[in-house]
Amino acid sequence: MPELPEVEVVRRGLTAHAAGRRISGVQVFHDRAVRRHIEGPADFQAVLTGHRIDELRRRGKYLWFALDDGDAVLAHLGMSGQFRVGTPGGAVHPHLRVRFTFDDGGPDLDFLDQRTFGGMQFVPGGAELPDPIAHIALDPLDPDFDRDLTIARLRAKRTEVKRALLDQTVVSGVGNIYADESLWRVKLHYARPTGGLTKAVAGGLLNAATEVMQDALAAGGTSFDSLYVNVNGESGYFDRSLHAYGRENEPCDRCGTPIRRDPFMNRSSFFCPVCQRPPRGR
DNA sequence: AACCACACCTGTTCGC
DNA sequence: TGCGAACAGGTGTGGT
Repeated sequence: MPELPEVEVVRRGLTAHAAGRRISGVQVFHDRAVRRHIEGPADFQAVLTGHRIDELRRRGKYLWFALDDGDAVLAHLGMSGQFRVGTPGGAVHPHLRVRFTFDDGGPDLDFLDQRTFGGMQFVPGGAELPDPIAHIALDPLDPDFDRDLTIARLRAKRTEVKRALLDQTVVSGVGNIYADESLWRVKLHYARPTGGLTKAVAGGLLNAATEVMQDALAAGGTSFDSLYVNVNGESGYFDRSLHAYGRENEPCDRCGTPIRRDPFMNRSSFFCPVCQRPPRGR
């Protein structure tokens, strides 16, 4: 699933293959891909045509095209979104949702999305920071990331630690995979109350999240299934480095105890029942 | 105000 | 063999 490292891989790919190019046409193949653009698919196509893509930016799991006149195209990959660079007028894949063509006659840019949780919207004046994501916290790889502020936010929450870690208004970019990996690294159970965390433990958790995402980025991202790929359709290989996520019944790399999977927030939490002891009362 | 459950999707895997 | 259920899960919304 695309979390921060995977989105950053895509951002870099788009920087190499889309930045500096002028859009000559936009085709929307599935309206749901632009559902956040309230003016509708036809307007989305019309308003983008003729603009040059200056820069690709990212905050957490969101990325956006900064356009030449200060506007932006804000994109989220959702569960299964992919940007792919391909031959002009190439085959229409069944999951193709949006296709951009450019006035240089070079490769088209395709947005594919099997599960249609992802999408794009045009944001006037959004080049610096699109309004719809102003509420999203800075991510740990942002040069302006404020570690002390984030520690304070974590400890101020009255909830379970994994819920706080997944809350994009506390810290952005962390999803289910890297949340489980971070918690495993610092030996914290997902249900530990945030209010009981010391500054040192909360800071250690943030360090772990930062490190695991940096490591994943260096490996080109995680491809747990074939849904996540870079702009050339290639998978990263960080899944070989996972210690908890997806490893139910496999031995913990620290103590050998079989990794457990618990239902959590309509998804799963993978953890070592010995290294990551549950809080009292569970 | 803060927190939480749920809807939104579809392709694949699992159990009966 | 075939079919329905379960599963994957990020985000916005509406309810408590």
